[in-house]
Amino acid sequence: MKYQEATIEELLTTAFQDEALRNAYYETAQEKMFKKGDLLLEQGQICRYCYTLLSGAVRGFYLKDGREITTSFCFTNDVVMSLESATRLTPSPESFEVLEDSLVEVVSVEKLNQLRQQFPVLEKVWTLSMEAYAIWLEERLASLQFATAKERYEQLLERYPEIVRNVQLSHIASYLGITLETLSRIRAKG
Amino acid sequence: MKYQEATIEELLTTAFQDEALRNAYYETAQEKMFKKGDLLLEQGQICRYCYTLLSGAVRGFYLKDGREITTSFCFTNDVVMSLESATRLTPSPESFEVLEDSLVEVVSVEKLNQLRQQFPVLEKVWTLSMEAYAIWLEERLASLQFATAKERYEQLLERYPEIVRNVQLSHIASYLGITLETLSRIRAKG
DNA sequence: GTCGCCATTTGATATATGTCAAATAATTAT
DNA sequence: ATAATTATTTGACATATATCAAATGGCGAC
Repeated sequence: MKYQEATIEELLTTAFQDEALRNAYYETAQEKMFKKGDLLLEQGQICRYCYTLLSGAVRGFYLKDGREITTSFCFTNDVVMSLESATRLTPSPESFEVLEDSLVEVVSVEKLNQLRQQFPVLEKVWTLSMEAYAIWLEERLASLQFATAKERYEQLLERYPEIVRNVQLSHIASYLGITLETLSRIRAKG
Repeated sequence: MKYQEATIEELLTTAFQDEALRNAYYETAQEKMFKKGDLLLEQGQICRYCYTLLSGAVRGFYLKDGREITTSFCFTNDVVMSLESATRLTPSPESFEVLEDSLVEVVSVEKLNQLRQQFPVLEKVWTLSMEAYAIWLEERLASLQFATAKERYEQLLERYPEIVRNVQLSHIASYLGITLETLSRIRAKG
């Protein structure tokens, strides 16, 4: 999972001026360092924690026919979590792997749900985040549904240049739904 | 937009036992018949109404290079709306076309927002719907990202046989991200 | 610095799917 | 019912992308 939006940021800034909320939050939130290669969550496990990236990079992926299909990239301020697993308490369809040493804020999903109940502003943030995430998914879907491999790469380059800069080709390729050889050729031609 | 889930249904059933809510809702909701071919919303316009299908069928689509790309199919109990346009008041990226004469419950987005504020249970329904919709989109994304055309068709057949039964091939094909000729051949071979 | 391990590029070929065109089949209107 | 329109199937060929294999390049361990 992944989202970002200006109004959500603002709402959070305001919310954290409330001391009660701040205390309740930092009672449960923990900062942790993760190393390159660590798994924040493994496919098949239930997602019990919500991870906010303070620095670093993470990718989501799942296995299909023995090969890894990348579903998302997350960077600073992005939230890492399997929405499906966390809300339904079902096995996660995807794993999340740390791509470079990352500082992460960890909150348990259970505590987060309590906080949402306790502080309506957090419930509001959650709802807005869901909306933003769904809209982001709609966009990505449209891109995969009918753009050519080259168009998809160019869209990625334009919208998320940090991905192209920082992530290895094989991950970008599977994210775009193509092989790394094809991606390499697209880049060579321009 | 499109969603459906058991717990949401249950929550709504309970909610509508509240007379105040029921009255407030039916003050603003209107039933309307739409005819095959009608557009509920046109690409580029702002989505000001939320449509719930009481009967019939609707499809969402957008134009790319002069051809229609189908993004969704909606049937009885599904909600038709451009999430992006309704929440951000931006031009809708997609149109919604009535596929067969349909009975529809219409509520303005503005009123719906008021009702959500007024009745927390409706806010909860909204949030759960967003979660369900995002999860549905994640699934669809995974399907488009790395399944072959045949696999995607078989998944559709299994999960949404009513689409395959009721909708014309060209719409199903663009929904799957393939041409209608390819879909026809997939069906022929089995 | 050198070796060894990955990542990336490049090449040759195979395959899935698209495109264009025509032939049937199914619906709809008259 | 018949004609007209629209949807689906089928065929021949073009193209994008995948696959397999090998060559090159970059980078960390020692």
